[in-house]
Amino acid sequence: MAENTRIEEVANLAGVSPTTVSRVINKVPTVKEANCIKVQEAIRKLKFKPNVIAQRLAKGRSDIIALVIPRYEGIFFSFYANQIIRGVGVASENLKLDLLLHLSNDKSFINTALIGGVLFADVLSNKQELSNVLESGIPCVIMNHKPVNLDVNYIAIDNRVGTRQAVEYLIHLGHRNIAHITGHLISQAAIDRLEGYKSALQENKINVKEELIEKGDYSRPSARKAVLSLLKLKTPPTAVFAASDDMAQEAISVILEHGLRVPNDISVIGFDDNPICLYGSVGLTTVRQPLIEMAAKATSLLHKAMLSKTTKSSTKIVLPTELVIRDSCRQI
Amino acid sequence: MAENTRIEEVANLAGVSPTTVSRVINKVPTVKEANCIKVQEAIRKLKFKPNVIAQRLAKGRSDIIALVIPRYEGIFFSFYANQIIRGVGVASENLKLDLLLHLSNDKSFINTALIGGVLFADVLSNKQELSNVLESGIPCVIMNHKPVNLDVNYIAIDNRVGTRQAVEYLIHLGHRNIAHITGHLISQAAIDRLEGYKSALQENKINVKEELIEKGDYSRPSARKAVLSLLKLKTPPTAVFAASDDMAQEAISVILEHGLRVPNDISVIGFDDNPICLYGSVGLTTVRQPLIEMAAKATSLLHKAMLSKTTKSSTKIVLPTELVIRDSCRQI
DNA sequence: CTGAAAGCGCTAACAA
DNA sequence: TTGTTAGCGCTTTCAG
Repeated sequence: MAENTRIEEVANLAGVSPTTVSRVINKVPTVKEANCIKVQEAIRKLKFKPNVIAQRLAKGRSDIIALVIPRYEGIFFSFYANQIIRGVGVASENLKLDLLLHLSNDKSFINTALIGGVLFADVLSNKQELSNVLESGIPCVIMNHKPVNLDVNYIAIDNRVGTRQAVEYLIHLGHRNIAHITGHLISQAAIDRLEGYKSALQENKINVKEELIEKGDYSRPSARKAVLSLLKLKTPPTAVFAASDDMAQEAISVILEHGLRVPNDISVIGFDDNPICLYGSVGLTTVRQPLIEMAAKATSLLHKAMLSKTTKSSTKIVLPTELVIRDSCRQI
Repeated sequence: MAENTRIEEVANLAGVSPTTVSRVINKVPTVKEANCIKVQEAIRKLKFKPNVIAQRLAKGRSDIIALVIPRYEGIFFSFYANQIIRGVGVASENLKLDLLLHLSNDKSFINTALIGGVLFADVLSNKQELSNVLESGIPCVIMNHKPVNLDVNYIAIDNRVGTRQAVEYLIHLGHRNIAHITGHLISQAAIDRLEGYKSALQENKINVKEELIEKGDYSRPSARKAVLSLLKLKTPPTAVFAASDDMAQEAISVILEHGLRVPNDISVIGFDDNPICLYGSVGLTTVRQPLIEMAAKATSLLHKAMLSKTTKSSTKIVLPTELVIRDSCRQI
């Protein structure tokens, strides 16, 4: 922290008291216009920047928010995590909040002393951290995870419904042999998608075959491995539902490499609506989840919670998913 | 910030003065062991957490570092950016530094009041921010960019040398028709790789053909577009050098989709040594750049600069790149 | 509408 | 080795 000009010097130059300078800085409307102008000029001349630390100590609150996101590779390097980080980064800048990035794992610990609010991008990686935050009384918002038995703000999509949109679409196209490449099952989203896949099949009287369920972790290599196994089956699937578009794209690559065509031989459907869907060899049909919107709303919700003194009841938002039909699935 | 127990209550419970408590917190060695234990017990009982804001105001320094990284999509979503963010995140946690994430664009502004040091992941996106930091006297380290005419700490790789390793390898294999898919030319890394590509050709008496240079932005879609153009050429290249592995992988996909083989028909070489190299249909030959190491060293260098009162001369580190030969290039 | 004075919670001289 | 006394730079009562 560089030693800068203080509010007092500004006050001297402007010929007013420090208090008045503070009022101008904080836009208190009761300052006489003439004084206001004098102060602003002095601020400009001295290139004065208020010391944020001192402001915060005096005001008793922090404008720093923390984003807690799992550091596991499959998740951290996913489109999902990237979008969340970038979305929260932009949203917090707009709200004039500083963003602290906290990469969680099973033994990470979050120091709540510095921050005014916390955003969890997922929570399963370390439940202890959520408890810490909850105990400390700091407002928080959880993204993409619906905690059970806990009165917390959250904003999520319904992964089961989204998955159902995908799987039922495939069923309507006549597919019965539908494989699923899961996401990293440490995330609730991946678990919900897997459950949604199973129940969609069951409701349509289609047996769930374990051999058609391949564990992935949202990464391309994991999808490649999964598809390779799937292709070796006596009766390979006619359709593949991947828990992320990245995995779906990799699935398509592998299928093409084996001399098969998409969607003619195998239909593929993804999840995310990653822009890469549009640019592949075949437009990828997928389930759109509004990640940027989720990030923005979560940040703004957190901001409101930080401003309101009263701990009002928690807000729960579920954003809709949307089936985006392109060219990677066909009727059989 | 939740209103917590203060140091005074701890002092009362332990039967010592606030100063002694402060000493224990800051591990000042001159505290009698008996007192030290009493204080630690009191801290535990009261679940006392020092108020970091107050600490920082009193100490006059900050343990928060900022990571400034461009928010442009091609770059932000790249393996490079992901590795840097994750690497710095882990490194700063190890050093007990808090990490503020700042997504820069051409009009972003960094508030230096809160932070004790700054890490630039690239600087071209906003030179103004670098000047701000330099003026404020806050220590900083620049990654992957060698600023000209500026006495700043930096840690980078030599992108020209790395590129030369790749291109000369192709030349030694007999290739003369070598295409290049560039990175986002807003980054110095991309510019240097392009220059390195050109000079490697020239030094080997191979004409640089503009039609073989395709502008990418590190993203897969941009690589797809590039390869599509390349394949339409009257004389398509026999080898492609992509500025990132993601782009190289996409290049391979496109080539395969066109019924050509890698490396039999076209050789492909990437840059990064992304783990995905290992899992594709063909092992990707690439230039390894030590991103995690760069992130870790940069963070530790910054930490040292923050601790040393004296503004000693700047440190400049260039990390070596390494050609990693796998199966995507062949002799012709 | 303005200013003096009293903190915010902690650390750093300085004495003891 | 410990405690007392001043601040760090700002905001916020509360008089005026």
